Amino acid sequence: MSGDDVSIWAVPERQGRGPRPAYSRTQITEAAIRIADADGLDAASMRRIAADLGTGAMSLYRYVPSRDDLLDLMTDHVLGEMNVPDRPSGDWRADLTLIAERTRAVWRAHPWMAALHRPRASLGPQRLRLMEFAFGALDVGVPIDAMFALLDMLTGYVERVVRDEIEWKREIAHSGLTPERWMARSAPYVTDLLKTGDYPMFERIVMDAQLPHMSPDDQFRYGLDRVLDCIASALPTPDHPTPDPPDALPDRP
Amino acid sequence: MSGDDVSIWAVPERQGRGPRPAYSRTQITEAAIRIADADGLDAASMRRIAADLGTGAMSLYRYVPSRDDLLDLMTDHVLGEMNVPDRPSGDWRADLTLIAERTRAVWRAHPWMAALHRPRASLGPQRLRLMEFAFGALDVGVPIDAMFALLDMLTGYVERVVRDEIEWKREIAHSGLTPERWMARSAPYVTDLLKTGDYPMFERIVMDAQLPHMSPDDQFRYGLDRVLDCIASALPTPDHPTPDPPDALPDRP
DNA sequence: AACAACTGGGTACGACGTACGCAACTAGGA
DNA sequence: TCCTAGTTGCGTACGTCGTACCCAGTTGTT
Repeated sequence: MSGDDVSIWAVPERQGRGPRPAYSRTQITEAAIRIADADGLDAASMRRIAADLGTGAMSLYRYVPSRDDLLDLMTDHVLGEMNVPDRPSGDWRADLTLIAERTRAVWRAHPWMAALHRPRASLGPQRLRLMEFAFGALDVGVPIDAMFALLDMLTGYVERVVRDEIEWKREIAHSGLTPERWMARSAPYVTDLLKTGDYPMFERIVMDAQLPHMSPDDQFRYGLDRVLDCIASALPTPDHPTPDPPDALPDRP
Repeated sequence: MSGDDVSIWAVPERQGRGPRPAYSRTQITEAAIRIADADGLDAASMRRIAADLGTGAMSLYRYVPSRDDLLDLMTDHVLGEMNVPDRPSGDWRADLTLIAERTRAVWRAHPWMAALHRPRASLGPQRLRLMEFAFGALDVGVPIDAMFALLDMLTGYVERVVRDEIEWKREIAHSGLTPERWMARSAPYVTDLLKTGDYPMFERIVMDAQLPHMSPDDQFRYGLDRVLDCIASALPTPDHPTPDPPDALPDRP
């Protein structure tokens, strides 16, 4: 954010005096995304983006207050690729599955999303659209406060798992080894750990767990289904209403 | 990771030839944490850490292969502050609550943890200890593969919520405003959004939700209890076993 | 025609991580 | 005991980054 303004979304793109601008926020955003996709987030520097557009670094600051704001623009732009429907379908489970899988797809297509420490959920248009869909999907008798918890749980799960998936892939790529060679490389350390006998659960994970041997798709789906089962159990039934939060002071700015 | 080695944990601190080392990994790690706590992660640069120890930047590289490895060391060191018990208590709900709340406490004490999207959960000693405790706590008849999903759900929830909490605090601090003034500053944008009428769920959040008006502690606890309720519903009962994942190829390196 | 508001973009500053090199030091093998 | 190989602390240097500041040129409004 630019300091004196709340967020990039409150700063209009242009007024209408001087020369016609040669570029646009969208154009710059798309260039930045292209670079980040290809060479990583760090590669999307102001100089590099400008160079790709055929201009100088400082020109970009006529369009965007800072690089951080540009990252906000990139994030929201990419959320648009989720192509979330206008309204929930009425089947909450299908809708949440859609959110989870499209989030994963978008993060996999733009791995830098995982590296982007996403601070304040900046309220860009696409983020808002997504929020509407998500909360709307859960609008089946759940109190609004419980929706927060359930959606934080769902997106927390998704983001964590996908982040791990992506970072592992990055690790492999960075090492230049095949996954098998990489595994072999780290095997001595793991067996040393196991030999100490101090880590019985870790041992069971290494020996018994089937999940790590499944395809990433199947891993994701299996876990997601467990999460959705959990959410199902939290939906209100006549005899089991979801508990309301304790009353809060009704102060509103 | 230093490139030719798997991770910092596989690289021993020293061999025993030349002059006696003047510092140690722990010493450097603690200095870095001190700086990051006080002035943020970016402030913990190699130069600054070295200066605080009274030496030159390049000296640090005799102890740590790269700054990224130092970040791994910092993370694991700080996890030690969670003071996780040696073994689960037998009350899974109490144990998971403990993990959630101590994680939150540690992240709040070291806000840079939230900005650290650590690639690959690097298997440091404290991380391993925590894993043992967490998986051990859930070892009440749940298949090991389901534990992954449930724990990813829990830690995903915790990390997401605490990250938001911390980043909002940072935002406020960075703006130099009181939370009230900050709210007032962003009010026009929000009311503009509401006036469009395109965001009915967002409107309900702004108008009806009580959670945002509760103390951060209460917000966290309310959501955490919802998550734990969910986990409770996933625990096996005689008539409702947790589904195993589909079989995977039994290949093991 | 004059002016104010804007434009693209060059230069410069103070950071950053870290490759490289070197003198000083210390341990194991002779 | 002395050599020498390995390691120490650390200064210098390189290429990168975000962006503050400046200025000449362009344009809508008066």
